[in-house]
Amino acid sequence: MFALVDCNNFYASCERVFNPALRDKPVLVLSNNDGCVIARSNEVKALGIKMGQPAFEIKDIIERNHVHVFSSNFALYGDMSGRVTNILAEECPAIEVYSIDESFIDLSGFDYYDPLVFARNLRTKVFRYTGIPVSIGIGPTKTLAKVATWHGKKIAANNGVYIINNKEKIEESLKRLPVGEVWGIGRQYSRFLNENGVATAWDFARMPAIWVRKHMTVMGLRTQKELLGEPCGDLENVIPAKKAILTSRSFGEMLPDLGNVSQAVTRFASSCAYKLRKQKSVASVLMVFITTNPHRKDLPQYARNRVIQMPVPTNSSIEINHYAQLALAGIFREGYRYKKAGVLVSDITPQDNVQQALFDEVPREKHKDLMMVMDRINEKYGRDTMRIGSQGFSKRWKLRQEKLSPCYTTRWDEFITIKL
DNA sequence: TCTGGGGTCCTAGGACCC
DNA sequence: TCTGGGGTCCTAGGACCC
Repeated sequence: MFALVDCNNFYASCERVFNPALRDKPVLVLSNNDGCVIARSNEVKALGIKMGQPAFEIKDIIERNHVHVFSSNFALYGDMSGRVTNILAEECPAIEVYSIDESFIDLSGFDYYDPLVFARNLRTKVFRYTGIPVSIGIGPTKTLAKVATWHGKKIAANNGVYIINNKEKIEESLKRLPVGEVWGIGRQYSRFLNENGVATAWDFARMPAIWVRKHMTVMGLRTQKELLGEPCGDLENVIPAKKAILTSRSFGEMLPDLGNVSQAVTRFASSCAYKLRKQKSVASVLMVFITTNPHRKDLPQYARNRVIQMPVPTNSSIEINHYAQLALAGIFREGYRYKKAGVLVSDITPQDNVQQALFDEVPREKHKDLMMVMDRINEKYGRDTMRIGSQGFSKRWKLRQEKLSPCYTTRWDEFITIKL
């Protein structure tokens, strides 16, 4: 059996922990740049505010209902997430940290425990130690554990905990679940299935496997099997190294000049290099993209990217930034107001088996030492304390964060973690 | 005025190999 | 009338997740 522990309305709950007066109040968290809604307390959901809705569209509802609005504070959420998973790790032999607010637990070996009692106790402990309310679902497959969590959360009588442990419960719980709520069935498939008369998860589970395979690839087939109790995925308790790393941001304001965009790209390139070093990897391909604001139909639009194959795989901020600037220079055009840029590194391999180049002139050992010192300084004194000169000190490309809460639990406004 | 930031996997089709 | 059979690798695009 698997259990899934899912933090309720996670970011909103984090803000509440340090501001208990908000306990029964509507609380909402905005994306970077205070752009759109990414977390809602139950009270906000009841107001009809949707996930992903742009903030300016709901200004009136916010004011009329005294909704408490926060800019996203990932330093806080990352740290709180770590506290929750630490407790799970204490109580459970094997956990998989699936996302910032969800973890799977392997319950094999729990034959002499009542899993329901175990889950209830775990839920109580997490809340008492961290202040974060969680829902827990238990099932014979990960997909059914997800289904169970939905029932724990949405049906008040279940009090946050639900178990699916026999055929009758599978059928019963799938009949109550809209097919679009199933893990692995998103908007497109949901619409397609509805059009074909499939409304609930149970309808889907009973469709012919051939039909599912034809229209939804092997992924759909796996989901269907899991819904019927046949596991197709195991707990993954080692975090695999990333195959691609992306750092991108929308700017606080639109930028017409190369100078500011270039500073931002330096920052993004350095961030990618840092993330590579943290997972002990190097990358050999780099892509830079820039784009204007697609929502401003009244302004001229431009979006380009450029890919560069680097001669030797690297994780040096200096080297990666060098190529990032080359790529940027190749695609930047005057006459546009840029809203967003990003740097992607890929073709990632472990750092200890790099293929050397015959005519390599980069002093790699020096870079390595320098990066190590830079990382130590920045981890101790805060991000960007030591930076590449071309990053500069412009604040014009920085995020808009007008409603940021204090970083209650961390010294710096960043929380370093690879999986997240 | 104003619209996020990360990731993964699968498939089809084309180029190329013998 | 009729035109082989078997592979690999790469890329773009589309789906999904949080």
